[in-house]
Parts: sequence; structure tokens; C-alpha cells
Amino acid sequence: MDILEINKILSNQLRLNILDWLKTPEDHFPAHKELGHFNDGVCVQYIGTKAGISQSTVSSYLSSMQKVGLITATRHGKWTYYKRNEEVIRNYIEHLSENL
Amino acid sequence: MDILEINKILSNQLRLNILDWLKTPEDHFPAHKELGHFNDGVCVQYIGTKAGISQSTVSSYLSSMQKVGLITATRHGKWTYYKRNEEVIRNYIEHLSENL
DNA sequence: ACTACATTTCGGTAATTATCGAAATGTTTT
DNA sequence: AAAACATTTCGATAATTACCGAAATGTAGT
Repeated sequence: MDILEINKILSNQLRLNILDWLKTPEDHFPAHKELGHFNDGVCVQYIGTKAGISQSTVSSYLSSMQKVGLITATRHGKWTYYKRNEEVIRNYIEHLSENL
Repeated sequence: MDILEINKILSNQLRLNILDWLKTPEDHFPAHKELGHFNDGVCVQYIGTKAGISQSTVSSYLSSMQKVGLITATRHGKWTYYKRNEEVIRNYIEHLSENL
């Protein structure tokens, strides 16, 4: 668990927003046409549109977030879906409680 | 409580170190000649020396940390002593638990 | 294996943060 | 109120991060 890296990721408002939106995808994104559910989260395109940033930027944000474990990626057909990794998030906070 | 600002401050290793050292000053700093205790924390000079950064840099770090409330400053004679503000730190973590 | 479309990677520039030394300012004690 | 010393503020430059558009790559269905 690289606390410093996670903190860096959490020091950007857009990335905080993304993490927040992913808590309740149904409140922030249209249901995906093909899947009709959010079991594996939300696809890159929807997140980028919502955030108002380019595909390349959102992709880079998401992969950095995935790298430290905050979110997980699942591929369904053409799309990659991202969702929160609640366990890692919980661990992170737990770690802060003990060490900050 | 400005979570984003606090996260930014916590995304620097040196500032994390400072916060850590201030948990047990007696383990990391010499007892101050004039005071002989750490009730109000540690002076800027000692922290800067320990961190290996210039006075201006450490001063800027400390004031940014104070600005968001993570530490408090107390002046004793010629020196300004800084110590952790445990309440704010606890609140921050509590806030993360509920909102991250 | 080609098309159509989604996603990622690759340079590139603008904005922010890191960090310094020097100058300015504050405090205590003469 | 001047000396001696501590601390903060003020530019300046190096390093990092924020983003973008274009090119490259991956995938599903012809």
C-alpha cells in the first residue's frame, strides 16, 4: 500500500469526483446500452464525458487509479469498465487511522 | 475542512515525515535548551535540520500545514513551535471514512 | 483478415509545486 | 533602540503534474 502515491492521486479534484461518482453510478451515468447494469462499474467514455476531459486524460487518470488499486478494470466486449475497489479504499483509510 | 487541500499537503514525503516526527518529538529531536520539553512541539529550525531542507522551505511547508489546521504554532520567545493538531487529523480521517 | 469503433500510448505545452538564497521582518536581551 | 539571532517573505529556476490531439493498438462482428 503506497500511501504517498494514493495521496497524490487524491489531490486532484477531478479524480476525487470520479471516485465519488462511482459510489452510485446509477445517479451519475446513463445505463449502459448493452449491459443494462453497473455491476462492473462504468466505461471510460461515460466517465470522460461526465468529467469533461479528453479520452486520453481520463484514461490516464483511470489507469493511475487502478495502478494503486483504488479501482478495478473489467473488459466487456469493446469497453473497459471501472469500479471502486472498496477493500483497498477501506484499507487505505484504516492505514491512515493507524499511521497518520 | 478542505479535503482537497489537505490531500495536496499529504502528497509530499517530507511533509508526511514531519507529521510523523511530531508524533513523538523526543524520539526525533534534541530537547530544546530553553524549554526542556515538547509541550508545544518543535521549533522550525530543528524540523528543517532534520528534514534536510532550507529554512525558507520548511517555513513554507509548516505554514501551509498550519493553514489547513494539521498543526498549530505557538511562539515562545524567539522561537515558533509547531505541534500536531490531533483533533483536526482525527476529523480529517473521520471525514474520509464517511466520504471517500 | 478487414471495418468500425473503443481505448491506450505518445509526444508536447501550460500550469502547478518544489526548493533555494537573499532580503525583510520579529523578538529578546543588552 | 541597537545587536544578535530566529523566522518569514520574496523572487527565481528546476521538477512534476495537468491536459490535449494524434497516432497506435485492441476487439467484435462482417
